[in-house]
Amino acid sequence: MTERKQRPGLAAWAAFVMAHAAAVRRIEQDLEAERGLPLAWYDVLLELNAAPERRLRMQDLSDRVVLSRSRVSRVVDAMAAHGLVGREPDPTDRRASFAVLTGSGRRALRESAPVYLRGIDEHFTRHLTREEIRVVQQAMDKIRTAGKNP
Amino acid sequence: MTERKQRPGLAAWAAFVMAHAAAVRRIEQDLEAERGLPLAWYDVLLELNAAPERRLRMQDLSDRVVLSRSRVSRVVDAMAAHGLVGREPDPTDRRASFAVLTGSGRRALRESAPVYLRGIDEHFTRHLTREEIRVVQQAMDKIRTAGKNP
DNA sequence: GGCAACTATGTGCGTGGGCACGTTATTCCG
DNA sequence: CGGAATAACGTGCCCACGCACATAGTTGCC
Repeated sequence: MTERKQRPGLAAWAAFVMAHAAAVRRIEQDLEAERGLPLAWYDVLLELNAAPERRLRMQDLSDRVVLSRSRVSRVVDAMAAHGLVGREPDPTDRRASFAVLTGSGRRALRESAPVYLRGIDEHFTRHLTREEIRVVQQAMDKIRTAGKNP
Repeated sequence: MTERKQRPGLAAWAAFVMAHAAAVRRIEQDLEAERGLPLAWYDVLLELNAAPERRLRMQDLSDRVVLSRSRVSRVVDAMAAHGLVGREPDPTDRRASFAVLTGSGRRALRESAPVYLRGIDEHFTRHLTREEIRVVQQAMDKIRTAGKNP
């Protein structure tokens, strides 16, 4: 049905995939080189810090971070082993489990944030005009939320 | 240094990452469900088909596909085991090794292409206007080619 | 109250992916 | 020409990731 029209879309898709691979790797390498923090860990710290009481149930955490629920469980374990987060049971639902940010975790977040923000700027934002940023964000939001709650 | 200005850039970055994760997974699942073809395999078929004489050296192949060289080596092995590609030595350089598209590989490509194109359309292009597509591609190209040959 | 359906989580396992290294071959000087 | 630097591979190894399943707990309904 659609064949002529999606040619430009295809080129855009290819560029999209390659740009993502390049930017993510560059940012992650900066972060890991300068702070020894995996990108996934940083994301968890960030979301927990933004959450009320700096705590989040596993399910909610995996909704906010780009990770599967099972992966989140293991990441939180590893971070807990390093003292960046703690695990607490939910008193109102004994199935559930909170991940809570520790003082050490907040510190790690504060120390890593500059590196992370600089990475995003250097490898992403810097190369775009304001208008491009606006359009890209708008487009990405539409793609992301497509085919969600039916 | 930059702190106010990159706030919108940060939101755009987050949307970018999430949109990529969502779209890639959706497309890959469609492809694998209907054709049993991993996305990486499809990419290799595509690049080989577009190459002169439908052959490419490992190095060149990994430059075109979003995979490390070592990964490409294994992917080509697996595809060769399934008869989709062949391995041939380069007569002019005995270190090098060509991956060549077989008839079976071309057939697999032809059969998978519709599913793949439909996936890109459904999960990516369809949600964007022409103008958005144009801007996104332009932006992605700039990001991708940033910090390449110094 | 008690059983069925549902939900939140953790874990075994297979897959995909890249880095670092070793091997073989080519090129570049001297 | 001969050895040193360089290049193109393939492979061992380890990690990230998600799926499917098992488990424990909750809710709904009669």
